Amino acid sequence: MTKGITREQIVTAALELLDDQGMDALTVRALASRLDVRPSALYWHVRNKQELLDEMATEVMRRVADALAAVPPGDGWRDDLATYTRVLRSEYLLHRDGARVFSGTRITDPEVIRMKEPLFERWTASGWKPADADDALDLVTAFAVGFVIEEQERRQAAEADPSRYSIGRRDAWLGEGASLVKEAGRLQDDADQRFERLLGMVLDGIAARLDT
Amino acid sequence: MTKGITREQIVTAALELLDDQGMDALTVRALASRLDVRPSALYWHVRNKQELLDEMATEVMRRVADALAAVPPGDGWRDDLATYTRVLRSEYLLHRDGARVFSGTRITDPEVIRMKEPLFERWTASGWKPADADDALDLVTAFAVGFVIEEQERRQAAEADPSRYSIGRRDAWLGEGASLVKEAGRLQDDADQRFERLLGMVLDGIAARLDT
DNA sequence: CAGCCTTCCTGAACAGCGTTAAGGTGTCAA
DNA sequence: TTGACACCTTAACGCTGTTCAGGAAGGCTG
Repeated sequence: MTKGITREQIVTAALELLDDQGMDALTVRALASRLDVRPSALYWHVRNKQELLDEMATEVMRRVADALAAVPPGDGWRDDLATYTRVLRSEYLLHRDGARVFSGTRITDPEVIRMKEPLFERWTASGWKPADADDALDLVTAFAVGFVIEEQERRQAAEADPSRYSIGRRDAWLGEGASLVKEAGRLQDDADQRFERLLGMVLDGIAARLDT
Repeated sequence: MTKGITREQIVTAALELLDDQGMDALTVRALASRLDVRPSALYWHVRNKQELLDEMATEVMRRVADALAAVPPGDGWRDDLATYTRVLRSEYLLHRDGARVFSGTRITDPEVIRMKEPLFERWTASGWKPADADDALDLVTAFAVGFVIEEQERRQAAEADPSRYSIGRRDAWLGEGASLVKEAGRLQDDADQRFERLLGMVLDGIAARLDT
């Protein structure tokens, strides 16, 4: 028989709760009631809420690592990096406020960090130095985090108040004399396209510095 | 005579409080007591705490705009973009948890958005389309946000537990068989250098796509 | 000058939060 | 049978953001 709640169950339930209700609703009490347990019971398994958040972030990164391992090695570093960045973004997008909640939290499981090793191996084999590999990964990670934070914020704001995002309203709000800014805003395509385009630029930049 | 508290005073005090004590200490009550006022008084000036955070973020971006305006126009888009990104980072770094708190919040003052206009003018004059300018600004912003979130998190973690960041500890924690990852970690230089290097790559990437 | 209206703040309260301490129950080993 | 341990409950702590009724002060209108 199952004897009680496990750490993994807590983390899984917490991720579900986050998806269903968002970050503000992710409370210790709500989580406990979802697990049919009193709030203080969770503190036997987890030191505090921050540790729970770290564990959640680690789980998400574990899924990134798994998804990455499931994809066959790409055709050179550029494919590898593009895949990693896409996977990272989509895994963040899977959870409400994902980028905000998970970015800048501590990874608790070294296995997740070790996922970089095969990538590093392939890239150094093709002439990169470890420091180059680290730079490249750092760069696309920073890009993905920044991009998705903005993306999710915009989506949430648009849900809360759709009218606010009409062209007319925006133009009026901006006032006089920002014609180029207005024009650019009007030309904005959807997030997927923008992400791919910007990612392409980032990869170009890495190529310019590190490729032979 | 001073008639009472103003919205600007609240925002300024809130930023000071954030710097002194960090994000968790930025409570309505602490802020009120710093202004010699009862907590509920703040709600006459501000709808709720989120609006206060938006206002704080707007103020920070206003300072970015001001700092940018104080710098003479650079020698082409590359200078302009580099300056913007550096200013954005340093303004975030001025406040504890700055990137986390201010990224993805709503700008409440159109003037701050309009600061883009002179940049857009210069760049379109040199051949860029408005959509290109928007892409470039989006990209470096995402990069800066992602970079500083990681940077501030790392600093905070190092303050809380310095021993954790020794090479030996990290190697032991990583376990066996991640030699390249360990090597890369050992080679990490300081944040300023890494920022400049990665920023250079981003700008290279933009150049590769958009320059003639 | 009297009275009102608006502006700005107080006092008190509410529900909900993360967290802790003490104690109980069930299971397994000796 | 006794004891130890794992796991949970009950109860409470101090704190949070927020609301609401009301009170004091100043300017505007009659």
